[in-house]
Amino acid sequence: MELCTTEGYGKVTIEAIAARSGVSKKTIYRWWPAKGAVVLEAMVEMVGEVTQFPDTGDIVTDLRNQMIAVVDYFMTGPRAAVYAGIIAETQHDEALARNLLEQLLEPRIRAAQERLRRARDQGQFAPDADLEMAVDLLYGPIYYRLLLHLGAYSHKQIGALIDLVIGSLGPVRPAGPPPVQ
Amino acid sequence: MELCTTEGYGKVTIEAIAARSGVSKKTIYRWWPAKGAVVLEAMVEMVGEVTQFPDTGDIVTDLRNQMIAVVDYFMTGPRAAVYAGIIAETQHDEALARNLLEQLLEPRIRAAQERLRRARDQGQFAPDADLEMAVDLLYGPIYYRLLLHLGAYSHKQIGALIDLVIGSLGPVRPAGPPPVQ
Amino acid sequence: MELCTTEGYGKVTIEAIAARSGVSKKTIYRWWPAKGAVVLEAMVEMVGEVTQFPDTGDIVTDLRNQMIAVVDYFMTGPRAAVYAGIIAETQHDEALARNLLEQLLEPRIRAAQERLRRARDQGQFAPDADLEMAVDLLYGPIYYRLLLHLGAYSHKQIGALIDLVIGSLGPVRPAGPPPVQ
Amino acid sequence: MELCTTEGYGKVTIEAIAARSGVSKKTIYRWWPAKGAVVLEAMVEMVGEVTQFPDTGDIVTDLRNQMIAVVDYFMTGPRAAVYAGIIAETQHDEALARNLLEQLLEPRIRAAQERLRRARDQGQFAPDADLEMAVDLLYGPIYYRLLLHLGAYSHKQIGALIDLVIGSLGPVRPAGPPPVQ
DNA sequence: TCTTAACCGAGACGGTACGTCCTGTCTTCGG
DNA sequence: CCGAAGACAGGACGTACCGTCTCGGTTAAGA
Repeated sequence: MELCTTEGYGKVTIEAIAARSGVSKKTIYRWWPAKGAVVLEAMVEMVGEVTQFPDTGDIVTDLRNQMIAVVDYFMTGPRAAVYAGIIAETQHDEALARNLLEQLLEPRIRAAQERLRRARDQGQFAPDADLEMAVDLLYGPIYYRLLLHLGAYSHKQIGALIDLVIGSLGPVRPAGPPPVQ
Repeated sequence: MELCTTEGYGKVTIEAIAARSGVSKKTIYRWWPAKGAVVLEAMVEMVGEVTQFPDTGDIVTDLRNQMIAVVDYFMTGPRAAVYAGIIAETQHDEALARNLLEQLLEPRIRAAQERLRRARDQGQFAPDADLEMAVDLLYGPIYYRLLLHLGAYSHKQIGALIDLVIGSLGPVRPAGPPPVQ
Repeated sequence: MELCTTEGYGKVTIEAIAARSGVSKKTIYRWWPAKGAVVLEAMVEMVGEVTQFPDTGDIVTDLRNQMIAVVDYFMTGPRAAVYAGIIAETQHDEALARNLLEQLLEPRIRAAQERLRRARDQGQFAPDADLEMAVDLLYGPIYYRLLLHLGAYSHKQIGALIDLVIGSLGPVRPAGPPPVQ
Repeated sequence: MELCTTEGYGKVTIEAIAARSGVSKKTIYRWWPAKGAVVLEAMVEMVGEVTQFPDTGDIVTDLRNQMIAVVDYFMTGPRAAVYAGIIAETQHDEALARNLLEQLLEPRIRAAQERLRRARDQGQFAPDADLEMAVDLLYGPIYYRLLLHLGAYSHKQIGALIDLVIGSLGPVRPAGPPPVQ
């Protein structure tokens, strides 16, 4: 990670990692298949339990928390370029793509979907709201803006984004037990 | 482009382009700064006037046409990997990033924004609808799904996406002159 | 050496050596700084102990042996062009020049000087004979004829050369202990 | 010549000559076959009538004059490296070798031989003195020392060289008509 | 306590591609 | 119509990493 941030992701090569860490290339290859995997693992390790957001009862607050955590962690500051670099590498490294999905992205997608599902089950959204697409609407724009170099959203914009997405899911009603008919 | 599709973007090197085209490496370097620029230019040339969608009067139809054209052209079939490869390359090539934006992405962003603005001016959306974010909501998910290997949207899903986004922009009313107060 | 003699020294490039020997260019650069150094080392290795002429007691015979060995080895046949090529390369490669001197030329110059000195000490030449210049007179013409494309000396001409040079060093007397006065 | 002396012979390329002289490469190739020929011609032009030594009657003086002129002009100062560079180039350019001989070297060889022949005809040397080899003995050492990086002779050493060579040609007698038998 | 096998650092190796340089030929276009 | 300007194919240069592969040296576990 130090190499990534001081030299830029492009300068991170297996040889540089070996030199920087006082480890032989052989040893690196023993444990990871390629550069991307090393960096991915380092990143996963650093993330830890970030964004395992609790359920405060307020769906908007909870989404805000998660989205802001994701954007702050992955899409701003020096880590942004590193993360973008890893995603770039997945374009010609299928195994890395799989690992990235499994270890970083899918947990967060699942968490968001589950939180939305709970809200829907409590009657806050229309019962047929497409939650999968809702998550695409939340994550899509922020990844798109990262990878296409359009600038990350501010916290305020994230709020607006969430409002838009939630607005599209049907009339928001206060949380409560499923309506009895 | 032939090299891209027959060998895969990873095998496209300056040397391969030179060999395939019967041209010296020097000549390639004379005209393009790097591999990505060559492929980008080829792609831009192929796209041509794709997605300069006309205004049919129906905002939903027009958006559908554009979005489907974009997804069909850039995000399915053999071109998908090529396009993803270029975007990957922009992560460590600032000039390429700039060119990609200017030549491919921004024209389409602008076209979509202008179409939405016309619709808003005709009273089809709330007057304070955030059109910039609306475009992010349209393009974001499809780029996100391309680059994170989540699978491209079907035409049907694109329709649903557009409905969601338009729904979030306020009560849709039939096109007409701005309401007189 | 095979490349040198089959293709000519001009066709000997680092790339050709690498291809011919099944070795990567990197490996060559790891061990030698430039093409000339590779060829020089090969040549030195081939020469081995050539021209470490013994002292037969007869100065003329000894010089003949050495000079003929040098001319036969370095200045006739396919090796002539190779050797000339290396010397040519020393004109723009100072390190190579140094190595050529140290490894090939100076040992032979020294050997000749020492043999002449022994003869002088035994009273065969005038005590103030300039032995350094004598060696220049021996080697100079044969290098000059090689490098200026004037044709190598025949064995007979070498004999004449040696006679001339020895004749210039003073009255030749039979070897013996320094004259007692 | 300016390029040769300011940048070193190695930096003299056809492209550099073209750039420096404000002439197109094509034009250079129209008139000269290769770099060496350009430089050779420039050098020949500069030499002019140098070393067309007159016959003073004293063979030693005349040889001294010629040899010193040659050494001073070709083998010391900035021209030495240029001249050595041209000779180096003749090792892989046969035509250049021929031109160098014809235009630079042979005229001087011939001049020396003729002067020696006149001296011999006047009875200054033994009638069977090998004049061709005598010239080799004069020029050989100075070219050898130039091309093998052994350092040029001083004027004093040149005098000694000439004395040695002349000494080897037989008993020197004052010039006079051929002895009547 | 001694042996032995696993693991390590170091880095050489065969490769592939890079981006640069120069060659000698060819083409364009202005004076 | 000549020549400057310079594009072009070709090919070697020297460099950077890749991923594989020995080497010894060191631990640490089992005998």
